[in-house]
Amino acid sequence: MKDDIQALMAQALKALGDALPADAADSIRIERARDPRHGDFASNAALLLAKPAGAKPRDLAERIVAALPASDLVASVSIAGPGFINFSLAPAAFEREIERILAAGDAYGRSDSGRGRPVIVEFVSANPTGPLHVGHGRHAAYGDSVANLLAATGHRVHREYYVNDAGRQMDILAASVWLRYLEALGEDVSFPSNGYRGAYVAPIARRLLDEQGDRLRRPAAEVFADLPADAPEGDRDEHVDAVVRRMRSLLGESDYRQVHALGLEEILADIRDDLAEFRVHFDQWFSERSLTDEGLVTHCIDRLKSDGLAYERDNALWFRATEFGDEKDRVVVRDNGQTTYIASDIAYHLGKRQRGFDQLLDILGADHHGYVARVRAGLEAMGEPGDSLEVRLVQFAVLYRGGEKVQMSTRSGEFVTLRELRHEVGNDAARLFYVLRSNDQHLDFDLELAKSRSNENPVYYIQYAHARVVSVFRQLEEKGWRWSPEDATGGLSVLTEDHERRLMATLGRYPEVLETAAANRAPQNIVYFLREVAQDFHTWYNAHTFLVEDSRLRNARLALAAAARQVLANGLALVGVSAPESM
RNA sequence: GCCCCGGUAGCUCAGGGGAUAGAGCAACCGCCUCCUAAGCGGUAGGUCGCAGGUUCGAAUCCUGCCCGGGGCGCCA
Repeated sequence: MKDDIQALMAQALKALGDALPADAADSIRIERARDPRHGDFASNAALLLAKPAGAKPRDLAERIVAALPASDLVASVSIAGPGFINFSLAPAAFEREIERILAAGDAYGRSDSGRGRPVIVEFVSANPTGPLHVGHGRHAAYGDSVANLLAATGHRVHREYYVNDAGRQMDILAASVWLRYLEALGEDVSFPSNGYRGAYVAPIARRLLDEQGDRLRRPAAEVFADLPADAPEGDRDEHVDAVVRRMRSLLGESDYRQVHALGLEEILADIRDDLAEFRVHFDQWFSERSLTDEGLVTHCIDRLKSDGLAYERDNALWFRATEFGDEKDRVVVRDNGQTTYIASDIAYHLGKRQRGFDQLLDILGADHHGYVARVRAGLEAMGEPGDSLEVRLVQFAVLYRGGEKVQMSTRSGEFVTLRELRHEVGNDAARLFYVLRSNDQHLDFDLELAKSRSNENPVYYIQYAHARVVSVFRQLEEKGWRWSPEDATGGLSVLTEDHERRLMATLGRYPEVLETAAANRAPQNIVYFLREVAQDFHTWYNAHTFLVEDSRLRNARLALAAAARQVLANGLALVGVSAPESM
């Protein structure tokens, strides 16, 4: 609908020709009027162009209005306030939009404004050292919804999970699995306080036992002999790292790798299942280690050296990140010869560009904000545009149960997992609550609210509207009546009730809402919009009966109800929430 | 100290240059012989943290300050 008005304005501005700057039409925005008394759409064109055109806003507005081509979609045009041009649409414009919704079905609202631009969305990417917790759930829900929004607006979207399978944390997981395995064999193990103590490690150890028998068994006395103390203050890291080194020397690299791989495989399988149940699917699970294996990390480091963008200091190799706007230089090769995560991340993001992605969208935790300048500097050092990287930070989520904060702590194993949360409140409520707040707002996730079945819970409120429409159509069949979209074509003018006009107007906003939600990476816009649709529908439903004897009126009302259902279903799909047939 | 995010109704939060700032909850008053009451109608509630600035126009943009959360490793 907005496009129609935009086109009219463009024609009018073009007709005025020389009186206006050449690019006048580009800068003009047609917007929804907030107050119904100002009509349906408003343009601030005259306000913005008055100065360059050397005219008074209201005078210019009159000239623009005079130049507007006639259209049967517009009932009236008026000039108001300082020089707004207000458009009131004819009923036919809204009726035609309802017909468009029914004709387009699942595709209604989609656009090609992204012009097929290839964009890679990386999200979750949690270390595969344990089950996902509630914080990861927010990343999953947000990232997937943003990816859906981009896909719906014509971008070619690739969803990717970066698997940190190369770092120290994975070594600690391998050691944790092995120690639990030794325990199961009856060894007297003193488990490191910085190891992974969660209950999820035990089944992995059991599988190791099933597959390997006692082949990997070593006496506990040998394992723990002469290790640095596992002291409560300070040296825990040293202790656990020593355990890892001991494990590697006792088992040998090949067997060590096997335990490592088993841990990775099991945890990743769990994460994959968890996310799949949460309706989040990735196109690719990208291995950090593959970057090293394929030499991309070395390649990047060599390039930094040969381009004079790296120097040695304190036996480490430093990347001159400050030359690209970072606040300090960064170590890429440690004094022990190992590369740092930053080296991997430069290689990883360069690789994304080399795979053909125009835009690299990273969804990261708010604690990663310092990381943005680093990676951007790395991209620029590799000759890639820094602004091809877009980072959206997601603030923390805090769980509440009836007003009481739920404590979470990763290492102790007492955290609330995403799976537990999903099972408690359901996938629909979880997905919707996660995206209800702007990503840069801290999220208070109230378990009791998410489970409550009432008006205070937007999940059920929206889903109920959908289920009600479906129910009406069930009743229709029971009464022996029929309806098909064609029955309504051209007959919607009988919908004259205020409630009906209001719902029609709201539904027609969906394409615009989707467009801005995608542009702002703001899935909450969709949820708030759906709430409005549901409200307009419930209000209408309450005030009027749809299944009336008069078939013309009945068919028209059913058409509007069907259109409402379609928009609700399309919007819910974007945020990964189901649209139930009954409740 | 520097950096990121937030401060909008009693509470939780949308809005993020446009006209008289919104929703839900909580409070109060009503509505099921009628397509699902997981619903609907009504009442009440505001110095958009503070102070400057830009603009025809600022909750929205800029600067400073105050308050809250987070981050500043040869961890990832």
